[in-house]
Amino acid sequence: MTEPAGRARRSTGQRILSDAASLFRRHGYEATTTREISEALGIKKATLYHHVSSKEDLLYRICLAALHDVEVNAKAAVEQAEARPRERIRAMIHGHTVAMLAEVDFSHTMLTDMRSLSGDRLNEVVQLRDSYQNWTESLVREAQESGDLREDVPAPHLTLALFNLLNWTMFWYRADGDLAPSQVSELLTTMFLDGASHR
Amino acid sequence: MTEPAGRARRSTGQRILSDAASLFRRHGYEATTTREISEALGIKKATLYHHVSSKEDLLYRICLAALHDVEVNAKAAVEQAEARPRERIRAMIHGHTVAMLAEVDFSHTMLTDMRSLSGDRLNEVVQLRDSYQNWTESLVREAQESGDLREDVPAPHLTLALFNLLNWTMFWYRADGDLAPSQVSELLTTMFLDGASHR
DNA sequence: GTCTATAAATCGATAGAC
DNA sequence: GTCTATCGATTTATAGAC
Repeated sequence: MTEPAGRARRSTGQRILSDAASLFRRHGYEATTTREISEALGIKKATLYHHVSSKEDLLYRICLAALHDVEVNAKAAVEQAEARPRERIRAMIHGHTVAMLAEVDFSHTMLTDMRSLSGDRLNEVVQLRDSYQNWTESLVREAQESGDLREDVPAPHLTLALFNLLNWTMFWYRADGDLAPSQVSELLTTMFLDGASHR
Repeated sequence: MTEPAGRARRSTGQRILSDAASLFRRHGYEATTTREISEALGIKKATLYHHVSSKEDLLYRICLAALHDVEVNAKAAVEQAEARPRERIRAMIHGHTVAMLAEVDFSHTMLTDMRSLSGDRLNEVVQLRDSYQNWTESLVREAQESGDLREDVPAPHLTLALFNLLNWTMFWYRADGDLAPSQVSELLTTMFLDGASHR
């Protein structure tokens, strides 16, 4: 361990992704230049190309990291949850939300700038996203079959509504706002399961 | 009337906005060039500048049109609805959703590329959006006071959840998909009011 | 791993004729 | 309203020294 006192220092590779994701979130992938990224890192533009092969490769890695983080966290939360399907849904929403909000720059970039990828990189990221959504849909279907969720709305539609609730949160969440991540998770869970009606 | 047989031909100004919005939706504002826009219109790049003062001006007008359409439609629907607050919420969701999906290119561009505006243009668009969201929040609060909506979640939070449901729909809606706009509206209304739990 | 220097292409926007 | 021609700035990316 050669890192300075106490906590591990993030590798250069990690810092490049974080700084780029921060810029991408603020100005968008297309509007951000490689010069801005390297300036934020305190290196010259040419040096950046020693670490990544292209600007698009940078976006690609950010998308992979964002999807990986959320998926791993959501699945771990579900594994640890009680067996009842309703509780597994709660755990999924909590794990997803907390992971997503812990890396807002990554998730925001993935959700809004994924379309700037092309070819194989785009295909891979889209497939990862779809497979995670399919896993979520199976969770929803399982909860319908157990009687925890309503069956008059098809599982794919319930799942679309769930991702509506989860994904748009990126656009208004503020780390310094009045809602902590677990409060956001609680809000989304309440709304997905019970809705806004008085009862 | 000098338009060709039957229906009115859209003005050049309208066609420029539609074609640009279509490209912006597909590739993003920043990634779309003025050359691509003029080619889609069948005119030369320089001619485009006879109709709009800049590329950003084009985005600005698209955002204004998108916000105007949805707001006018939602408010008209609420005016015509029954007096009961719960029915006014239903009407808002329906009017909003149908207008939004009728002009997907405009709404999608407004929601994702608004951040590329700057200065006064950005301020004006943000203010229009905020004032519409405030109007919606007052609708929610009214429904809480009448006992139609739950009061254990603050009105601003219920409103955030509502816009989560409304806004992310842009990203998966397909005009040729299995859900017609009014079915989407029905899904979102059910989810907002009643949630996914079995009862 | 970091630098200076530069290539090669493309961008938004304008000038000015018709 | 539409065109041809072009300007000036900026972009991603590479070459090659240290």
